[in-house]
Amino acid sequence: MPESAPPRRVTAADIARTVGVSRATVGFVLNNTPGQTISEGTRARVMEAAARLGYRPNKAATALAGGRSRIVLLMLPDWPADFSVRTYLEEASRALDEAGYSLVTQTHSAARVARPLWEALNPDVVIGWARFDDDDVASMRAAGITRIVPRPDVQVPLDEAPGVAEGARLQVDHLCDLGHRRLAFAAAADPRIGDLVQARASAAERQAGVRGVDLVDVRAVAHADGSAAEAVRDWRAAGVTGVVAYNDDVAAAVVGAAVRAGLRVPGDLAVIGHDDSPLAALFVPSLSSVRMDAVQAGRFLAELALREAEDRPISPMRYEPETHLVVRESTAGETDVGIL
Amino acid sequence: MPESAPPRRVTAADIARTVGVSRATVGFVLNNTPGQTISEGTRARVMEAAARLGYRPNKAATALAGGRSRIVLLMLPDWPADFSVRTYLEEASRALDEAGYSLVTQTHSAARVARPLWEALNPDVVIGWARFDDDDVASMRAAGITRIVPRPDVQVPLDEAPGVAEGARLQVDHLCDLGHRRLAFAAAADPRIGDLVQARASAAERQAGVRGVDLVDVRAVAHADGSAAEAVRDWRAAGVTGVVAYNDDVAAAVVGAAVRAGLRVPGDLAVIGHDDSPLAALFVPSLSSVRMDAVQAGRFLAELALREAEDRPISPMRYEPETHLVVRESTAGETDVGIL
DNA sequence: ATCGGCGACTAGCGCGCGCTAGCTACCACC
DNA sequence: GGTGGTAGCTAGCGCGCGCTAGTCGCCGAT
Repeated sequence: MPESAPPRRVTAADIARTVGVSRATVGFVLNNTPGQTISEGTRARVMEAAARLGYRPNKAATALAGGRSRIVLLMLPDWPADFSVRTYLEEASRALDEAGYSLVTQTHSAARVARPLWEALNPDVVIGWARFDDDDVASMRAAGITRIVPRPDVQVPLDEAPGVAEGARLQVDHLCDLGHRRLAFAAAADPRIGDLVQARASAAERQAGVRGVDLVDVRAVAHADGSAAEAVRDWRAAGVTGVVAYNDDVAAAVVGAAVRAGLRVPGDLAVIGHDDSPLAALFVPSLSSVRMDAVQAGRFLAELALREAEDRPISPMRYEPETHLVVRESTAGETDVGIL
Repeated sequence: MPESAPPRRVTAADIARTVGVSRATVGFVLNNTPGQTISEGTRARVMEAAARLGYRPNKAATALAGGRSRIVLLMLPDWPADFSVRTYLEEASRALDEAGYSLVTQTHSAARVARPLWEALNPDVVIGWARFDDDDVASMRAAGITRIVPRPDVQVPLDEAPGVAEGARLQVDHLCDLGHRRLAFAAAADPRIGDLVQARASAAERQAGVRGVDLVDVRAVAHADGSAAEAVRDWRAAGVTGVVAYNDDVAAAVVGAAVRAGLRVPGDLAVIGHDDSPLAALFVPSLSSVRMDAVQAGRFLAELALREAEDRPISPMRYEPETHLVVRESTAGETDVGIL
């Protein structure tokens, strides 16, 4: 092989040279720059050369010159990295892609690194599911990031977040419709998602009030530390027959504790989860849950990011995702599951 | 507020101006450029000014000038986005961070977008768990990415991948030690991870041979389509008492099917999973599994990426992660779980 | 007294791109 | 014939940084 030099990347200058035209013209053609008139012939020749040479604009140079990276960074909480999130991300990614943006996702790790991703990527927008804490906001500001969602300066009550009220309503209504009169809410212990948990719990309490049933206890529950077992004991003693869980993981912990305590599910205790994770279908008994339309949510996220990136107003946006109940054995099973 | 102009980002030139020194000097100080002698006083003044002004180098400019983005892109398969992966990623991320690199992770979505992430990010290295297909490799090459792991030009037999043989060995040995003489392997149906599934199955067959027990069937199994139920029926008929599952999800599907078929687990059928996902502990009965040391694996990934990025040889690297058994109810439970 | 060497620094190019400020040729119109 | 307008193009700056090729002054050795 006579040619062993590293094949230099094709640049716009290369195209200009082969076509016999200036670099500016190449730029105008490839970017369809408005306000520039290019003859049909030149345009075609440039396009052809670009395709033939396999030209790819250097993103670093584009970002430097344009001052925008066209990257959207989504920070995900590190706990619920499950379920329909995949669909959600895929849809958001595609919608952004169509608009010329790229979505980069990172799960927000507790172990802070020296160089957070927003510093390395120079994203145009950083989006989170929950509000960023002050340290993060300061770090982003220092990194020159001005577009942050949710806006750090705006306080949005989290129980008004899309879908929260509706999901809790479906959970509570389902249990009520099955005749349960005394309910409990099983929260997640993880402090990182504390406010979302709180929001769902409040919404459930509100809906219980609407339906005129008692929601006698809200309590954090975990599988590992025995708190689930304890909760089940207490709830039984208090006459609770239906449990609204923050999500499917928590629901599984409650069901597991109940079964191990010799109870029948759903005969003695009915439990409903949230998110319709794969676990919900897999579990024995399978878990009733609530599913939100991930495709819609993904598009919503993309739209939010785009508006922010392009400095268009986001205030008139209102969004209520389609939410529906998925009934399975843990609330409506005909055969109880328990220990033999 | 008199000042409403967007606060321009601080550049190295700003530092140079305030300190009264040239831009080059600033660069030398901040990068600790070898071969440059800078007086202690100047160095201190530059550092101080940088800190005071909150200077952050523009990554786009750095990437453009240096020709390297210091980004490592990790493409994850989109199926097993679960379990210890988080620890793994966190550790890899930290190790890379220490070396001045950033790890960006993307789950490899089936729905191809117009602009794959490696095109938008200009990563120095792209790493995948499995080999990339030819389209992807071509796309990366076109995007100017030369460092791809696993190397597209090198064929590595997947059953030699780190940990595969050892994990299967632990699974089979455990069931053998409990007295099971006829085993089956429950594979995952997902074609995207076909070769990894195949590798684990082969390793299990080999180990069964070593132990002199029969592994009578290898079959893809899923919860949704009834294939798990069918498999359990067939296995029972064939006298199988122990099942080695590809991972915990598959194990859960098998256990679920067994319980629903009126079998006792582990009394009639013992099942062991792989990966020690959260599901394994949560499930009822809880699932025995195999855990690989995610921290080690993460460091290994980081080291691999760094060597590739810095064009250091990777051939002498050999790595066998610590792997150990997690015994739970699905193989060694004292009380069987079943339908009441 | 001269020269080489070295410590401490600076001028300025190049990375690849977007884009402004032109410039030229051509045509329509008075 | 002059004037204005426009289609179609180009020269070249600026983005912020890394880094090479110097420059300058001082000190020790000849």
